Amino acid sequence: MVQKIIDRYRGKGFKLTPQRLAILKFLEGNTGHPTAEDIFVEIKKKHPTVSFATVYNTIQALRDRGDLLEITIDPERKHFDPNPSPHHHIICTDCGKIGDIFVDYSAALTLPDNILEEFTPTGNHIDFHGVCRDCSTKQ
Amino acid sequence: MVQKIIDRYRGKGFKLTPQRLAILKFLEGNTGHPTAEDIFVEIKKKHPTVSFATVYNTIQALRDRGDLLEITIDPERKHFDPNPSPHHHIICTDCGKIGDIFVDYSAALTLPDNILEEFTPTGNHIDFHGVCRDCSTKQ
DNA sequence: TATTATAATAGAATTGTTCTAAACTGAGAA
DNA sequence: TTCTCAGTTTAGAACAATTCTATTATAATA
Repeated sequence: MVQKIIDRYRGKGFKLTPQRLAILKFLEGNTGHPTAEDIFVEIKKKHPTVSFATVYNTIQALRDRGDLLEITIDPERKHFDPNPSPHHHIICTDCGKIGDIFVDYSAALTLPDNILEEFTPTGNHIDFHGVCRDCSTKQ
Repeated sequence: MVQKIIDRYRGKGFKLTPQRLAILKFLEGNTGHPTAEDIFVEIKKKHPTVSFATVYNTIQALRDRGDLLEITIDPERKHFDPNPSPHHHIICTDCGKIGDIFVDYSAALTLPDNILEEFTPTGNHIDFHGVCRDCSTKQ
């Protein structure tokens, strides 16, 4: 898996440093929707001197490449999703856990005429809200 | 309109101050999805000594009453919507303008089984992305 | 291996939001 | 009409997430 990441990122104006490799390893296949701090804490285990700036710089570089999406669902902080294929999310209103929903609802999401006069739609993202099993059994 | 606001808010543990009345007047029927700063700037015209804390306090009080919704669509700052009936939004990816969409798509938004095993859904909100007419003619 | 453009680092700065403590005031009671 | 006090306003400090800056370090290529 590490080799796959190396092959994918080496060259192309993307300097593959040990810190970046650690971030990429952490993100690869990660469906936990980590925040910048989650990434920072994880990378710090192996690279104790890493700085927040490195995490944010790398996040930015990956976003520019289209390999990382910023999720605007939690009003307190940004979450990131290494799966760049468009999908939706459900967030637990109790604990904030986020799940992925790989369904394309676009065909059903027709917009009213007054909106179509004012906007040319280019995409959509649905935030489902709900309560996760852990939280509903907890009480 | 001012009298309507006064009738609606007086009493009920909600102290109707001049600052609050100005905020309520600004929000009444406002479909511009203002930020806290937008509200602050507006109120300051008539109440030059108003503080940000007052704006945030009042926002919080209105949210607690269910009269104001926080919109999590702009990663940079919170926007607020005085229309508490559930609806969706479309945001211009260029200038950030936000439009309201009063369509209930819920019947079409069926969730996959693996999600329903993990979450009990309680609601949904769609962020449409697009380009507004001003921005598309501008270039 | 030397060169150079790019990245990492520590820490300061910035931005949006919340908190604090003291002074003030709207609304009901007297 | 005045009194009273819980709730509100205010200035400014505090806070948290993120971005910026200047310096040092290093990966990738020649």
